[in-house]
Amino acid sequence: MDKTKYPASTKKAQENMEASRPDTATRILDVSERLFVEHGFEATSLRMITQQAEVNLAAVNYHFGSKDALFEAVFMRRLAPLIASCLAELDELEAREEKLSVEGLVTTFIRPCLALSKDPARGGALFVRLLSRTLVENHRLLRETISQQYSVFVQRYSRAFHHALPELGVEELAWRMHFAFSVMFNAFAGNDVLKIFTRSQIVSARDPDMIVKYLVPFVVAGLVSPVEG
Amino acid sequence: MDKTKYPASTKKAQENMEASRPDTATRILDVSERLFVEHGFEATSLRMITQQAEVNLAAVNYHFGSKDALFEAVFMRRLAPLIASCLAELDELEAREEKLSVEGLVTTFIRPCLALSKDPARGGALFVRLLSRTLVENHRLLRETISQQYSVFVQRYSRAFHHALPELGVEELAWRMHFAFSVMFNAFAGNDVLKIFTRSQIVSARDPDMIVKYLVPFVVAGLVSPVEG
DNA sequence: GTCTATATGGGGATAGAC
DNA sequence: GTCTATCCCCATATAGAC
Repeated sequence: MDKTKYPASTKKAQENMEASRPDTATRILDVSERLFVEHGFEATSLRMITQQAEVNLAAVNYHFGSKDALFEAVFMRRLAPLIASCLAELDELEAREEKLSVEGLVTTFIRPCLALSKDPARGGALFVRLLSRTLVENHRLLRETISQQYSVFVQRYSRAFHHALPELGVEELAWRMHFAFSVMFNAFAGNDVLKIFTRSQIVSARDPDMIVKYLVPFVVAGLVSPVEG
Repeated sequence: MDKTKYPASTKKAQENMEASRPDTATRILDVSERLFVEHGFEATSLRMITQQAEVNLAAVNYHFGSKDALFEAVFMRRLAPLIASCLAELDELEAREEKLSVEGLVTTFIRPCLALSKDPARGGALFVRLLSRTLVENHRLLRETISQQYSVFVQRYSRAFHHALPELGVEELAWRMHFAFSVMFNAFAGNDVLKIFTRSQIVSARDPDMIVKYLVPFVVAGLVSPVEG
């Protein structure tokens, strides 16, 4: 199978988008995405995937070649559009405002994540959770495939934040960006840090708008806080 | 083996603490802790553990009963003392200050984590990373064992933060605590969110003091930021 | 307590009929 | 493209000698 084309963009998949049963490869991708989020990569077997997708066991290897390649396909199907959206928002913001606001910058990242989370056709909140999980699990696949491919993303945001917060040194800015992205990913991931450490029903409700209402001010406050000393 | 006593506190283990080769159960715990952090629970096999610990394959089941029970033992060996330290700091702070400061509260959590991170005899930064990872992976073992046992911890911090930030509503406070603990765990976990999103050599240096220098102000700023609207 | 040997099951991957 | 059947490996766990 052509590695640069994933089923979601093939003609057959498009034809079936409104049908009740998407084609085999898409069904595999959809189920895998959910199971990888729920159980992690290692704990998810091809047998679990193919049973729930109601396809034959051999279909995974036929369509994707291996379990590793399947993971990559699941990942790339969502990540490329997400990053493209962020950069598009960033372009728009830079064209609109001479002096970038931190809140504006944060929003260029959060809004596409939010839009994705609210769109069931693109997996809803599942992918953002998968992304967060994968970052923490430090997959070799992620290190090898993603980090090279999306250095553009990193560089764009680093420069933008430096522009918005010129008073911060390189080291301080790097740390703050690290903290900011950490908390944003965890928020969208809907992890259970909260259930254990706040034991709150409120927080475990995964309403994306609630996340943004409280998340953006928290992150912005941390980013813009005055330098000590 | 008595489930309430782990090797690190047995007489034999204490005798061997300064010797070059700790007893079998302790060796297994040490190696497991490292491997669970590196590869995750599912991807770590008993064969990897017993080979690196230079003990027999059957030793794990003899000493701990099962892989699940081993995980729990690895976890509880560190978590119980860590939580006890946090609560002790909290007691001390509450005795010392009438009006709790947010920075003081945050520090009661960070200081024990930092102390643990800097103490190789207690696994150094490994355990905090394991804790973070396990929270994200949402292990059943963690949900079942820990969350019941340590509701005290949750309640104490919730009340303390409510006391320090009385102007915040219940919902707003729950979210802020969630964000705060998320970013703190990720910081100590030394995840690679940073390597991908900031591509910085600075941040990947795992100097615990650097973490605190930048982490505390970030978290405090987010917690105390004025309520909108 | 420690070892060897093995039981038992599940994993990913593939060959070859249809 | 899809199916069945199977290969081969590795997993956890245990039985029983020492």
